[in-house]
Amino acid sequence: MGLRERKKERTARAIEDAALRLFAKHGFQATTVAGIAAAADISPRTFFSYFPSKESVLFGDQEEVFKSLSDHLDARTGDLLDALRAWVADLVEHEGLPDKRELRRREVIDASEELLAYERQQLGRFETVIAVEAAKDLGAGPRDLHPRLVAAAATAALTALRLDPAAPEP
Amino acid sequence: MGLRERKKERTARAIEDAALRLFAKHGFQATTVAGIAAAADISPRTFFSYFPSKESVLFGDQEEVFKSLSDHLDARTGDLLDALRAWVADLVEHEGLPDKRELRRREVIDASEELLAYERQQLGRFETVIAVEAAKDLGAGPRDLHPRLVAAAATAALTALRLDPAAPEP
DNA sequence: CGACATTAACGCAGTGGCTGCAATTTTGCA
DNA sequence: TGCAAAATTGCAGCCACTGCGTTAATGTCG
Repeated sequence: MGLRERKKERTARAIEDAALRLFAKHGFQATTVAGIAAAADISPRTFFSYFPSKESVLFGDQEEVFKSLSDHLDARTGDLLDALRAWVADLVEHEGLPDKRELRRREVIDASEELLAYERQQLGRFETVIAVEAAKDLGAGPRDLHPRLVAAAATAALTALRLDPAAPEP
Repeated sequence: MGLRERKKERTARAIEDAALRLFAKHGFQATTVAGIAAAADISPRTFFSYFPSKESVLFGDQEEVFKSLSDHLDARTGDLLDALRAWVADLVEHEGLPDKRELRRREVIDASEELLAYERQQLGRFETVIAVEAAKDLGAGPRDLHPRLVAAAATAALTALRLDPAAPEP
């Protein structure tokens, strides 16, 4: 990895840290991008070349996770639930214990009704993808009740997993 | 109802119609509040004394429905699912067939990924309320898996009801 | 080492949603 | 008709976000 990329990485982290600190201190809404930029010692304009939105500082990673699920389900050959289990197993394995940044991230999100709503919205995307796949297996339309119930249940299970990293091993 | 209130009602409808028309024609994003105001023959500033946001033209009613469910569940004495059934029955009874405005509303929402996401977000609020109540009945925490599964299933059923007004009677 | 091409950082101007405030107009009623 | 309440409006301004053109930093290759 070149010097350039390392520096970009460092800057991204600096922005993230500054943002997290300000969000925790003043709340998400009350924190401005200009404020984050100042705290991270970059220009406001530069912020947006690292993150496409204020929210993405908190939720940017989710995009990759979503793509990962989406691709995994697209490529599956067998049963939906087996594919989901495999995906989750993979996810859990490649993911270490939550670090400080991750914990602060959760605190910030939990402290804001708006951010919780945003997170639910992201979850909705997972649910939709799963519903589409469930519909295939069930020979139903993606908006029919049955696949949607399956998707809702699967998503609820996923969030239970994700929201409580301190949960005991099953 | 006084003349004043009737006139306000008429203006609100005018804004709604103008907005719906523009959303359908140019898409939600591409439509500006200024454009809606012009089409409804009011000043841009006035728009915001009728609707708190561009989205609320489409989703304003949901707020009341949410409050209705919330109050109903707060006041219940018996089983959660019975309460939900009663609430749905009430809702269906007091709600006539969807009118043209309602149909256009759905078309507009279905045409926009952003609006579908917004709608899912609103649904998330319903799910949370139901999860809290389910937790009470089950003697669990509101973020435990069991109540959340119940809530997810219940919400999925609700949306299946709501999203397909042309569905055959059960 | 030094010129060059790439790319990151920046400033600036502008758009659009949204708000507070104060002035003005409209409206209902006495 | 005159008055008080309420609706409408314009204006200035905040903030997220974007496009564009410029400057500065950086890696590469001769």
